[in-house]
This record gives sequence, structure tokens and C-alpha cells, in this order.
Amino acid sequence: MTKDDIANALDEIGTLLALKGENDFKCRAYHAASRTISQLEEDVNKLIAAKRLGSVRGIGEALVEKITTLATTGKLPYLEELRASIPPGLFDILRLPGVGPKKVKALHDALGIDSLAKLKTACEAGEVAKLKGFGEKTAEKMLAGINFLDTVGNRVRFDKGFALGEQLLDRIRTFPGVIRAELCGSLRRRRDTVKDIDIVVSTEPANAAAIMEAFVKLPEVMQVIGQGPTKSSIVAELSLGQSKVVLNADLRVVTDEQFPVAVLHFTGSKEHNIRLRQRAIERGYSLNEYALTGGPKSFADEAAIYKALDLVWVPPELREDTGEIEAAEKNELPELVEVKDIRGVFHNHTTESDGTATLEEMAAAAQELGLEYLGIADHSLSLTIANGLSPTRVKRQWAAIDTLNKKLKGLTIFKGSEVDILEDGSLDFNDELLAGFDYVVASVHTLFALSEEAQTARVCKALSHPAVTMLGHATGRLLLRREGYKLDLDKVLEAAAAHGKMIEINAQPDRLDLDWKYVKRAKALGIPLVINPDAHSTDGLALYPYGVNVARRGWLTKAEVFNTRSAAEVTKELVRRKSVS
DNA sequence: GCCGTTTTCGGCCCGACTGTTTTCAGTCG
Repeated sequence: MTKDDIANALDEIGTLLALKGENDFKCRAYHAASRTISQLEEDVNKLIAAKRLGSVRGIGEALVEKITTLATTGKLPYLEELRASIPPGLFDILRLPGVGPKKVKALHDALGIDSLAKLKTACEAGEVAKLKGFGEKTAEKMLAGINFLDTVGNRVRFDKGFALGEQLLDRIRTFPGVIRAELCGSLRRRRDTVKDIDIVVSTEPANAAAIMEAFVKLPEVMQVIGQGPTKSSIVAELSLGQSKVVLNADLRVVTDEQFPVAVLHFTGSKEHNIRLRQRAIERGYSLNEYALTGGPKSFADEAAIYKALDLVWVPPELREDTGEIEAAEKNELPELVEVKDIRGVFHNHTTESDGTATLEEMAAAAQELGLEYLGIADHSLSLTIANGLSPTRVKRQWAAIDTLNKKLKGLTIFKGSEVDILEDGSLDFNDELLAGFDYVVASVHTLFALSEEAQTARVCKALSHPAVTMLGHATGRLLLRREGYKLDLDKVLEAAAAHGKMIEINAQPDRLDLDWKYVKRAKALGIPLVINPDAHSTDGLALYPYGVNVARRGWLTKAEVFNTRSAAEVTKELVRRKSVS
């Protein structure tokens, strides 16, 4: 059982208990434990073996027992009994906006509703509106929710959400009376996917109503969910080329004095905020979205609020309650890597395999971006679907790179390959050819359906090969579209650490693979990370900042990201690695 | 369910908005 499996089980228990009408704090304890387990940097089995699981914050006697049972037997009778007592269709109903566990339970208890289909029928028959605590509007909203379930309320990729958020923000900043406006929430925290857009604006109170009116009438508005004097919610849409992005967007209006506190509050995460409020209470204050009651009256910026709570300013990407409060207390937060620190990238394709730009065009684009070096890593022989290179074509490409390197000023091209990891964990080129590359990115592109055990062994074996420099897109996931292949990532990270390999943070917005939680674990194991755009075009090269977001969420400093080094340092290190292999 | 320098019970972050009520529960973030 992986951490994620255990975390999913605990999360499910929390939801099942809520649907049964259990004490909300008990449910929250399970959800909190789920988060804690999924973000654990240590191996959960080691914690169990060392009898240290109970010392983890939020995990007490009862949870130690359940987690131990899960981890050692792969099953949990308690969860199975809960599942048997709750119809699975209730989870679907729970997804409707404005419908929580209490309403789901009431519908089930009173009308026996256990599926969206039955709920729809009951709403249309007027049965739901007659229930105590329900009414016509509730029934209408549920019907609307059922119809919109496919488009609204779903998470979207960060880059798409950010595009819509920035567009709304730009428009809001032009409203009369707006003093300051910021994107908050998960967009500001740079999460890989987002569920909504949070925007905070400051103004004189007299302008608030007019700003709300203008907001709900923006051209992007599909639907107005709510409109009050200080808060309005809409469903907004934006066309992005072929695709369309639809998201909820909330706007909060505050005075300019309240602005820094409001931005802090709406940046979240919820868990980070809870810790800050507890800290405020310990100091005799009370923190809400408007002020730190009992403390300083006004704040120049967020840092001043943190200071009042005896903390240094925490970068938004770290605000997940995964140790940042403790680190901020001791002034031990890392100095996070920045986009400007990236001096080159390694995993990129050309027209030789499945890219759309030639070697020369890619080089020109890299120079345009101000990069010092560009690694070319086209696909290897067996990946015929991507026009993988034969050894002959590889050698021809090397000659082309040598020629280009003589001509170029200020840009070094490195000779790499994205070599397929074959089924048995061996590599798709022979050792002699592999030795001729400056570096090798090893990736899985086939046989996604192998068992976890086989897949893990396959990747770990590849990592033991002396020619391999780094592991490409570790899990093969496509955000919101495809799960990664089954893999014990903790074992993979340990193998990478043992063999001194690097791991890529694939910056493609639909991959962002390695996930930030594992980036943190890789950091703890001392594994160097490399931010790669996996570019298949000149435009694709410019995607690496999305990988920087992941690196920052994984607490990485400049020194922990290999491609922040200069071309000369990179050359030296790649040569050194080849000499020891 | 967890937790403890107001310790083994009684708390558990805080507020806006909606729809149902007639003072509030539920949901959301």
C-alpha cells in the first residue's frame, strides 16, 4: 500500500462518516490525517515499524491502529463495513454545488434517494421541495447542478485557470474606484490544478456595490451564483484556442486598509489559515479576513501580519501546512528557486523525432529566451510512433550539433537522448552508443499497465544503469486525463538517491510530473531535480516556468535545481558523471 | 477523531451568503 492508497482510504472514511451524520470534528480528523499521510516525507511503513506514527501531529491512537492495519494487510474491515452501509451513489450527489453531507443524508433518509437519477426524478416530481429544510429554490439549484455537473465545478489545469484569472483581474483593475486587486487562492499558490478563481479588490466602501454590479456583468460571466455587498460568485468562461475553460470565480471587496489581511486570508490554504488563526488566539488576538483583532491596526503588507504572529513571511507556494509554519517560526524557510535562476533545459525534441522545430530553430528560440544551454533529447529507436532515432541518425545529429555549436555564441547545445526504458528495465540503445551522449534522460513510454511491482522494478533497474543521468516524467500522468502508471515512487526515489541520479520535473502544464509532494521527498533524499519543458516546439521551450512553480511548491532552492548552474558547471558535472560510470 | 503551560474533558478557525426560516443550518472557502 502506498501513502496515496492509505490517504485515499482515510479520506473516504471521513466522507462516509459525514454521510452517516457523524460528528463533524471526527470527520475532519480523518480528512486531516489523509492529508498528513499523503504529504509525509518519510516512508509510512518505516514510521509504523519504528512505532513513531503516533507522534505525527493529528494521528492518535485510533488512527495509528487503522493505518497500521491498512498498511500491513492492505485492507481495513472498518472501511469495508462503512462502505457496505452507504450507497455509492451518495458520493455523486455530494458533488453538486451547494449540496453537502447533511442534505445528502436528509434526502436519503426521507426519500430513499441514492443516485443522481433518483434525485432528478424526485426534484421534478416536487418531492424534494416539500422536505423540511428544503424548498423550491433548493430543488431548482439541484436540477441545475445535475445539468451542469459535466462543465462546472471541475478542476482545470493551472495554466488555463491562470489565463482566465488574469483576464478577469485585468478587467476588474479598470473598474472605477478600484485601488488594489490581486489573484489569490490556489492560483496564487501555483497549484497544478485549480477549482476556482479568488480575487480580492480594495476600494472606498461607497464604490463596493458598483464594483459588484460591474463584476457580475463581465462578458466572461456564464451564470451569477451569488451577489452580496462584499462577495459575489460567478461562473466564468474563456475560449483558449480549441478548448474552453469554465470556472467559478469569487470576488471580495474590502477597504484598502483591510487589503493585506484579506489577500492573506483568500490565498489560503484553508489549513494554513487555521494554523495562523490558532497562532493568533495563542497570542490573545483573533484573525479573520479583515483584521487581526487585538493586534496591530493596519499592515503595510503580508509580511507585517506574519511578523505580528512571530513568523517570517511565507511564500504562497508553501502555504499548505506541511511544515512551513514551524520553519517560519525558526526563520528556516528555504530561499526558493526563481524563474530567472533557470539557465538551460535538457529535455527537448526536434523534427528528428516528434518535434515541430528543427535543431537550428530550437537553438534560436533558446537564445531568444536568454538560456545559456539547450539539451536536445529526441526519442530513441523503439519509439517508432514518435520517429525514434536509429544509431545512424543519432550520429548524424551529433555531427549537426557539433557544427552548430561552433557557430553559436552564448549558447551551448548538449547532446542528449530521451531513451526508452524497455519492459525489462534495460535501455533502448546499446552501452557504446549511450556513452557518446553528454547525458541521458530515461523515460517510460510503453506498457503503462504493468503491475506496480513490475513497473517499479523496471524503473529502478533503469536508474541503476551508469549511462542514465535523469529520469523523465516519472509517473507518466496527464493531469485530469490519465492516472500515472502504477509505481512505488518512494522506492523509485530511493533508487535514484542510491545511484546518484537526477529526477526531472516535467514542466508541461498537463504533466507537472514529478508531483510537488514527491519533489519535497526527493529534496529530503538529496536528489538533484531538473526542470525540463519537454519541448516539442519553439513555443514549448517557454513552458519551463510551470516547472519552477512545482519546484517552489516542493521547497527547492536554486542550489537544488541542476539547471540553475552555468553551462560551464553543467559541462563539468556531466563529464564527471560519465567518468565515474 | 485529536489534543493539552486554562491537560484526560471539552474544546476543535472564521465569516459570507443562501434559502429556509423567524433566528438559523448548511455550504463554501
